[in-house]
Amino acid sequence: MPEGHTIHRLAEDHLARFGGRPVRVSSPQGKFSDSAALLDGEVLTGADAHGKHLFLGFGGAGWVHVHLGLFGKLGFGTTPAPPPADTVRLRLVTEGHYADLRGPTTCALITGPEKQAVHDRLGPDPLRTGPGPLRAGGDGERAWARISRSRTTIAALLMDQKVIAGVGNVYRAEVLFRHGIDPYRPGKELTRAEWDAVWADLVALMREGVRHNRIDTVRPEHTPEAMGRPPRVDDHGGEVYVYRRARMACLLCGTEIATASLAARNLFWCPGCQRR
DNA sequence: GCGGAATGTAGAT
DNA sequence: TCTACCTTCCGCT
Repeated sequence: MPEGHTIHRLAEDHLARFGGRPVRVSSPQGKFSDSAALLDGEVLTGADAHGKHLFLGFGGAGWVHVHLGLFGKLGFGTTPAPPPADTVRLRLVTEGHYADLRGPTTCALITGPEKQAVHDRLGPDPLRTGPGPLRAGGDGERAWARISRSRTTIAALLMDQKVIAGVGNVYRAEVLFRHGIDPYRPGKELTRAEWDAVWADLVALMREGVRHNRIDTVRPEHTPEAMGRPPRVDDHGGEVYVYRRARMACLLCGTEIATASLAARNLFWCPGCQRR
């Protein structure tokens, strides 16, 4: 269950395992069979990620556009690949490695222009900042132009992929906590300094996320160990302040973490630490 | 075995 | 604002 860091990591992992090699492509589940037949045996020439969208390039044959959605998973393994279960939408196999895709929202063969159209409708991605061919578009200024004019809550804006690409429910909750911002504050009521700090933090947190393949947001001085409290394990595998910690005591102030539903997603925040 | 929930999005109303 | 879609996993019977 992925936010942007997962997708960028998957792009790297695909390149490392399949890049520059001919790949056997199949769709055991069947829904991608026609395209898989077109790609079977082609060389994987590139992998790209923008927000939560993953693109696997097969030279002139086009790109496989993957979006995992809420349930999708990509799993890697070493050959021989096991007999494919009938939930596997896409299987890639090359010498030594295989990858299985299950449950994606999107798995489609698209052209270069179609790929560009996806980029065009996505906002800046904190993981595409800085120089380099894959980095264009990582511009917090573009996001600020939208946010600073919007009456929509900052919680909703951070989840809007047209405003900023790659942030999901965990990074949203955690970055707002780390900057003491109430999730219901309208975007236009953020200060420039607050937004600059939030953007810079997302860049740093999400890069860490790619490196460790999980979301950790708790500063070293706030870990239970550092604060002399019993260690704990969050069930999503990372160490966080508020995500899915409803009714537990805030690590910093002891206030009960609050939860509410906003645009059909669960929101978590600390009413003690986060201010309007 | 069943029901619910889960790091998401598009499309209908 | 709602519903549909895709899969896995966990807790409850």
